[in-house]
Amino acid sequence: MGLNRQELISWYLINKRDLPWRKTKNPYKIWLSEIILQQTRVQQGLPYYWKFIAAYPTIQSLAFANEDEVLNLWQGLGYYSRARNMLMTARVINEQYDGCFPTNYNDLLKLKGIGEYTAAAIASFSFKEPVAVVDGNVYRVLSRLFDIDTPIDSGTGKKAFRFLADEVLDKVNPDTFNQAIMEFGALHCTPQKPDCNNCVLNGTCLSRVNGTISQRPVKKKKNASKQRFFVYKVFLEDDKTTIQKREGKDIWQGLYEFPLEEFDDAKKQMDYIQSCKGKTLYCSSEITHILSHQRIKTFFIYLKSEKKKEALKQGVLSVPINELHRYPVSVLTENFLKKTKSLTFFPFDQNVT
DNA sequence: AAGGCGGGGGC
DNA sequence: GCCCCAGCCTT
Repeated sequence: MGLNRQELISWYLINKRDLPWRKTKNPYKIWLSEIILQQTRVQQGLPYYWKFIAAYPTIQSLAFANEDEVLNLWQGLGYYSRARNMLMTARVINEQYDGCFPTNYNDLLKLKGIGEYTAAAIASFSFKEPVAVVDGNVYRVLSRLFDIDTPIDSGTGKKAFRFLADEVLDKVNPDTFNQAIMEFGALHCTPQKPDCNNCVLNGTCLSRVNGTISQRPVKKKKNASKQRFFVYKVFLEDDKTTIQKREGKDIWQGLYEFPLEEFDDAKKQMDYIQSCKGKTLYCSSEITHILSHQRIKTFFIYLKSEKKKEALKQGVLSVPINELHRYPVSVLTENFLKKTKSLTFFPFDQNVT
């Protein structure tokens, strides 16, 4: 036996963090927490969980929310399709499922935004269905314990780990066991520098014997980073400015920002800024926003009032500055607004730098 | 099967 | 500053 279930569960009961979604069987609250926790650390997700529970205590209340409201609460958390899918699913459950969550893995899987991991999490935590969760923590723990070098981002790897996870699952206590193996991965069997000397499972950890801990799990994907070049145009008239909503299948979908020009390279970006020189009241220094797979080099320029022409464009809103906070904006935009304190305090008389 | 989607933390 | 993390959807 490669995994001592009782040892793992005992470790969990002693070391587990006190988290609000672990004190409930309410599928709505568990669903919300699991969506937030996708690609998000507990510490970062906690305040968002409380905000959502306060704003939408039931799935019905969420179903009646509008998308801007939800995105506003989600602002800063990233992967915004999670929020849009959550709203869509709340409405589907409210209208087509009589307001009640499906109670098993296969039916949960049909819902938008709920994949294999989340379906297993809700089914086991809420309804004690004996189905194993396989998240990044589980991949790491199992690949080390059994010293498996199959890449976790390949089709065969996913199948193999899913099979193994179901094998080792405690079918009598699937809820506690699933929580335990993920918490163990998050707190003890960590990606870097796991504390193997004080590990309750180190007696049966094959990877430890073979000295391959730091090489597990194996992934085949490489990180490619591309550069993008943005120029945001800030128009001011009285105490209003203009913003627009991002559409299309790109980053920050559904969020608001100033009217934007995007360029293929730094030269075209700079040429554009120079071409605006006569109309420009101020140009920020370059701001580089770094994400996993892209870095966005950005300038903010204040332009004289061509605002009327700009506002005529479809989708551009004229918004009082003191109401900007009502709109969900991208971090890049949010940071800029924060940094400049208030748009009206911005230096108007500087030239392009 | 491969690519896109964010922001935070470690070093 | 650079690298790592990782579930779901779309193509």
